[in-house]
Amino acid sequence: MAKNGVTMRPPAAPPAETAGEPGVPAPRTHAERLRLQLADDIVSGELAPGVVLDEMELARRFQVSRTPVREAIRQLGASGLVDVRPHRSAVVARPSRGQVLGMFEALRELEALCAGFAAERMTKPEQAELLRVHRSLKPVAKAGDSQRYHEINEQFHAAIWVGAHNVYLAKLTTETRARITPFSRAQFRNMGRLAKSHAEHEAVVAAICKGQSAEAVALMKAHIGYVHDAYVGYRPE
Amino acid sequence: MAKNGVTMRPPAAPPAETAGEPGVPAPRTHAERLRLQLADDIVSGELAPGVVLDEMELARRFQVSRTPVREAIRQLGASGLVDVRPHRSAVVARPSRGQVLGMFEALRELEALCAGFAAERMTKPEQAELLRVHRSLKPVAKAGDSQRYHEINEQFHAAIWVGAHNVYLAKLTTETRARITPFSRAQFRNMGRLAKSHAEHEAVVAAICKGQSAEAVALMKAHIGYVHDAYVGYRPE
DNA sequence: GATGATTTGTACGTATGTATA
DNA sequence: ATATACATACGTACAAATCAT
Repeated sequence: MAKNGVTMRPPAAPPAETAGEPGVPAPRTHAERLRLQLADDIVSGELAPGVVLDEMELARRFQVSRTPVREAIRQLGASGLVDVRPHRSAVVARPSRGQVLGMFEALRELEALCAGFAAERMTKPEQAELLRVHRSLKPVAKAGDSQRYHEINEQFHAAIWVGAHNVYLAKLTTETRARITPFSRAQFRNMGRLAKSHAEHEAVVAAICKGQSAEAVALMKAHIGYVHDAYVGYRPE
Repeated sequence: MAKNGVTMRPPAAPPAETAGEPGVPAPRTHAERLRLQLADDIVSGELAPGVVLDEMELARRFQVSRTPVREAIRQLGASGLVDVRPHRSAVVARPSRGQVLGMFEALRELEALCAGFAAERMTKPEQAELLRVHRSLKPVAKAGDSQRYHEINEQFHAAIWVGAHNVYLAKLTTETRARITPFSRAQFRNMGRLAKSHAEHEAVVAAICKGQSAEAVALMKAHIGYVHDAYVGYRPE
């Protein structure tokens, strides 16, 4: 065991954050840093569903005590990313097939809701931004760069959430999206789907910019519906 | 300093639970018990928005150390009931007026969604249960028992969430409802609104049992819309 | 604005409950 | 089924940041 008597903070440098981002205030405690890191690892798939989160192991890995590790895990539990049960090790959430399908369904409706509100409420500058992001997606789709498409696709949807002018609804949508991401990784494997996705975006953008709420809702539902249909490889419990 | 810090009743013996409820597994740790108690106090309004949650004070009140208190507070923070900021005392969430309105709007859409799915998916026994709860609400509405109406009203909506056959969507809805409750207390002050609410329920139930999804959605939106309109007394930030 | 008081954040030890042989 | 090993739950001590004066 470590006779290491260092009680000072670990060598882990205070996050040399790109300090120009007001949206991500940079973690001010170990617990928060851990929470963000673990959430990211789970969403990115680095920590797969079902993986056991051993407190001591994580404490060693991040060079902190178990206390902040526990706090991070509990918060992730409350937000649904990990499954935590009393006196048992926490594990990365591993919902049943039915639950995942339910989450997809909920996400489809939430995104559709956002699109509908966006059609009613987006300002001109917001529309311009949406259009800009959408257009920047086109060459990526053509090139078939699935990785990059995913990234900008996030921005595209984010622009719509913002345009819905409802922070709470946007939060529900983002959280749902985060929780689903581990189960929708393989959805953009081929260029055909990328192109199709982009075409669907095109229609959604048009409806939103023309203020056609009902159409935006329907088109977004159809769009997410396709993504949903693309979900396949997940072994049910 | 006051040694008599008892501003609320002490934690009450843990094992006195009515052990017949499978839905509420009875807390097996101090942290969980605290979380449930605090959540209840916040939703019930006993802990008003803006109230400071002092860790040591809570630890004394519940006769535990700060550790489980912190865990409970962090979990409540993740679920949005309290506002937690690094190195500052946590406070009961006190969203701006705009945020509250956004939550109402989101709740309206979520409940409507549930009603729509319920119309498509409810089994006969579930419909029977919904009808039973609805009917049990009638005399309460007539009597003008606002308190009891609120309680059974929860059951009514819960029956619809269950009927939607989407656990995740149901969870989003219940959590949203919980977060809004502290700001919608005065909504059933007069008998007129109680009767009106019950009449709206009647229409929703009819649409659901006839499998009319679109109608159920519209009627539920209108119903929650009224509740939303009844929201008044909240000083914006 | 500086300094002391108060409160939160973290480390660590021990008790208790769970899982496994 | 009993015992052993091990991970979590909680209590306590101290460090660091915030606040109040």
